[in-house]
Amino acid sequence: MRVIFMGTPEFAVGTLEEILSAGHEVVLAVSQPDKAVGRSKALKSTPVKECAVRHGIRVYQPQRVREPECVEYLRQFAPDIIIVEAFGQIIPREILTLPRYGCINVHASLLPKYRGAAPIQWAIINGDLMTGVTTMRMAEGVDTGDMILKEEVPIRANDTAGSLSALLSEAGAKLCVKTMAEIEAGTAVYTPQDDTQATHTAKIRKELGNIDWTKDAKSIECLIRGLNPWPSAYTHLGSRMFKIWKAKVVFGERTATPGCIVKVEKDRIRVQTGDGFLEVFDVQPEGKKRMSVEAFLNGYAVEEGTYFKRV
RNA sequence: CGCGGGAUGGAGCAGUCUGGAAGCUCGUCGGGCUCAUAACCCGAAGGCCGCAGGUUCAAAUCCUGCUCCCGCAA
Repeated sequence: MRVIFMGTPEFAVGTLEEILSAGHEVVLAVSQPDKAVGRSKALKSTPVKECAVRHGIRVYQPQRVREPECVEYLRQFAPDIIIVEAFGQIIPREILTLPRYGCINVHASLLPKYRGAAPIQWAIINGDLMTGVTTMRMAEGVDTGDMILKEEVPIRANDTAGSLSALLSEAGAKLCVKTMAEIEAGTAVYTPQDDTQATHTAKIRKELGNIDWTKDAKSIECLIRGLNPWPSAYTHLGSRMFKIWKAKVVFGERTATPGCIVKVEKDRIRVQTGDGFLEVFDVQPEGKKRMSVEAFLNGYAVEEGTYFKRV
């Protein structure tokens, strides 16, 4: 099929690659504009753009795809289908109806659960045991289209948003190609979503990572995994920000105020939470690199009885 | 020139203000103790102190330029 691929982050790259491997003709890759990022403020290409360039695919980076001239531009390519995955902009109806087979979206959740942004992070933060990917024919509402295929992916106990994202990306890539094959063969079945079961997820904001030590240990541990690698869960030690990258839940009676560092061992720091304890293993002091607690304790003195503070 | 922290044996840090023998906590290796140990004791190896200039009798430390890492902000 003649395909226009619309996507932006690393998550979508695997799908683009898989579509190409399946022999489809990708006539255009649409991605978000390059943006200044980091301290150097250097312009950075999006992962999808880089992938497209590697494969010699033409790249288009409109500020807003809903502008009429953007729609007309896309029309010139006469695509049979448009694949959208983590693109980052709302697709207007004119584009949804442009290709013969419409716009197909790969979404990283088991719809109708977790419509919206950051479904992967939220699945972990909420402590879910199962998530997955869903392909759907896009409708005007956000992630409301009729579903075509779905694949479950279990969330492992130590999965982070990063590791789970890699799994879902891979599953999504395969599912996308399979969906395209069914559409082309005319065997695709379109299943409407049960809107009464729908849930929405909010965009991840950095403040979400500010650990509330009065919450239970499990919730905090899920938050830490769900915000890894970005934007990370954090607290404050003394006057400095202190990121926590890896921790484990330890059950036990409450013996101190939440946030209290109740025990410092060679390679771990035990913290009181609202319910149970959290043993911290990987951290990152402000201005420093991520390191193990063992390394951290080699250079910093941490007294038992002091507190992690929510600022 | 957005703000700030940092670069010192394999790891994490101190020392820099107030120039003048390379230090701490670990790790590694060897030995000892022990039923045993990730515990304890003794000993050893390992560093052109980010790079390049400059000042000085003398620079990890002061001056100039550069590279790289990280937090915030965007």
